[in-house]
Amino acid sequence: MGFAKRVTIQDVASKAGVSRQTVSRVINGKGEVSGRTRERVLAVIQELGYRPSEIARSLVRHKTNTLGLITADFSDYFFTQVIVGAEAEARRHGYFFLLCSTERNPADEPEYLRLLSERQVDGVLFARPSTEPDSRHLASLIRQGVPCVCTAYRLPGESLIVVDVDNELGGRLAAGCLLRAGRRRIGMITGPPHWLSARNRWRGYRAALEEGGLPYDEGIIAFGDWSYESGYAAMKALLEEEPALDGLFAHNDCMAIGAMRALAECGRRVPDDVAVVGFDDIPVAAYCNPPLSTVRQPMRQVGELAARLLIDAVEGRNPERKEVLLEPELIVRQSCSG
Amino acid sequence: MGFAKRVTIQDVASKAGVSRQTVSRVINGKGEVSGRTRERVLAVIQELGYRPSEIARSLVRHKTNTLGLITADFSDYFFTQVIVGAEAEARRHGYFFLLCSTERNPADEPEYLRLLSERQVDGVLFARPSTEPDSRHLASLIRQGVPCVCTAYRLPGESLIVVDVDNELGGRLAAGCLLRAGRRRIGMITGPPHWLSARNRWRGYRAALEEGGLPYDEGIIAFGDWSYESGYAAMKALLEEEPALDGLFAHNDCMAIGAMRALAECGRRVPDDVAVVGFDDIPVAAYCNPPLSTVRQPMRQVGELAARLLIDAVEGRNPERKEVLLEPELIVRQSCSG
DNA sequence: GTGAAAGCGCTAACAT
DNA sequence: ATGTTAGCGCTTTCAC
Repeated sequence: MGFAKRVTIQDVASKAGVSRQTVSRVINGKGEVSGRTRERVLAVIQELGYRPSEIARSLVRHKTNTLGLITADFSDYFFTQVIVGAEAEARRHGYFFLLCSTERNPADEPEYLRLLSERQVDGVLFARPSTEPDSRHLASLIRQGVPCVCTAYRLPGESLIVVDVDNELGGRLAAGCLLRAGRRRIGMITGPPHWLSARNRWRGYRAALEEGGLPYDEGIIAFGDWSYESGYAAMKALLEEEPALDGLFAHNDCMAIGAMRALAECGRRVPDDVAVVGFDDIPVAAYCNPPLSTVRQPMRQVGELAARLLIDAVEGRNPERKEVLLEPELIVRQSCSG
Repeated sequence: MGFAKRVTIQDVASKAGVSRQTVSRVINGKGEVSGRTRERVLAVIQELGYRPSEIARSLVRHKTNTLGLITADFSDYFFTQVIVGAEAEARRHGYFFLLCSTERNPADEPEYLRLLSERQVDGVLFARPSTEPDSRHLASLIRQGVPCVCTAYRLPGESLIVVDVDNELGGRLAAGCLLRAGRRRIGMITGPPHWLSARNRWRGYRAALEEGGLPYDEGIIAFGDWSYESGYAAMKALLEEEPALDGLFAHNDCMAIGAMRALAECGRRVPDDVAVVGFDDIPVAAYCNPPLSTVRQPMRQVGELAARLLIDAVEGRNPERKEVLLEPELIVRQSCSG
């Protein structure tokens, strides 16, 4: 970018009649510089429009102020918002993210990590699901001493910094809402069970049901893959299995909306016949027909906190906690007013 | 990242008993190297796990293989998909994107551009709306010789590479669908008129109406800001203004969905009383109640093409065209089956 | 075919 | 308070 006739620190030094170091000191505010020299140098910098080269700095400082951002699915509201929060936080601390989108192909990840290593990123933020069957490359990264932070993930045995939402509590909140609405046959559409978040929401649901005196029945649990389509299909299957269903907890809003579509097609009214609660509070949730009750996750906060913990680790400040769980919140709308 | 005990080209050279240059030649495939030396060097590289430092390379080559990505709103499906496409294409060519999210605050952009300049990015992709009142910094960037590509944008007078969708055609498609469904009072909810895309969709709508023999009536046009909320409010206003409305074109799916919510609340059936067509084909469109007819934009392709043109410019290949328009496609669903 | 010298733009360590 | 020396890790002349 403007490399051709780029102004260097030497140009500034010459024009100001000082050495490069003095200019460097002025720029970095380190070491003593007399008021007058500083003024003069600053004036020349201004005049020449000098901007220090981050590349040269990175080389000599062994620090790039750049972080890797591994993402998988930009259509997932949760991770998208995490990214927004993380980017904002990183920027406040003078860091940039290098974007790496594995886009549903986890096999790309090791190669990305290699490229990030060549670029000497200071740390890596994983804003993607935890489905990685082969996480050796991540473990190896951590052992190399590269700071890593994950969201919605756990790595058994490794000391990985994790920021996540309390999904078990979220499951409880959802099921509780349906119970308070007087529902007695509460089905569930789960996310894929190899997702930790799905397993934890499931646990919360089960606990709430049992505390509410309802039997836990795996016959009214169906599996989805987070998509609208899968929620639609799962709902159709559930209705066939158990026509008396009067409540539904879907592990995300997309599946809940797909399920409501299926309910509409089968002539079931929401919430009169079947009350529905989702998870995420995506923007469209408030504008569904009927508006969707759901469990809101503080996604931006997850991103901000993840970035801060990562930067802390990069800068050598040991985080007080290795694992942080943020609290979700129940949002009551028409689809289940319990 | 592993800076501490990083293996350098010198380490490889020493261990292989050659000079650094020879190693460099092997890595870059430039210059003649004897078969045996090459083998030996390669073996040592493998053994030591050597990876060249991109930082050092960038410094000496005056090229970072890094691009800036200016984004504004991650909740906007259009731009999100553009980013996904652009990232995939960049990666194929060995480039990374540095993420810059101005997040609805365009005032941050000049500062971002300054930081990107310090990091000597090879070019900048603007994946954000065109609402910038002060585009001097962009113009100055272009004059500095930094390759720039925009999506959904025009910069009057500047020779900026632009990739976009044919929005006028999109407006025609939407209005045409409503006309074929036999609608005679077709209202519109537009995006903000300072968006070029909104103005062009508007033109397409107007042209289609006039060709269809319908009067063009600004009394049945309302303004939104792309959000669900604004579509909802605009629809309520339109119904008050013109209860006989029997068709609606909303400039994006979010506003269309907001409008359908308003219609439901006012006891209007979709499509029987009012047929609705949106724009974008966001994933939820197929799962609305009723499923939403809409105009699909090839967003990923926009991103891929934008990245390719940017990289072409960075590498000195002059693009054949400065402006590319991709074609949108009508998707017919229940909300308007014309 | 290979090596030596020079330098990218900057900062750190030691001078003065 | 300021300058000098020595690199960071790599590629690019230009020798041989």
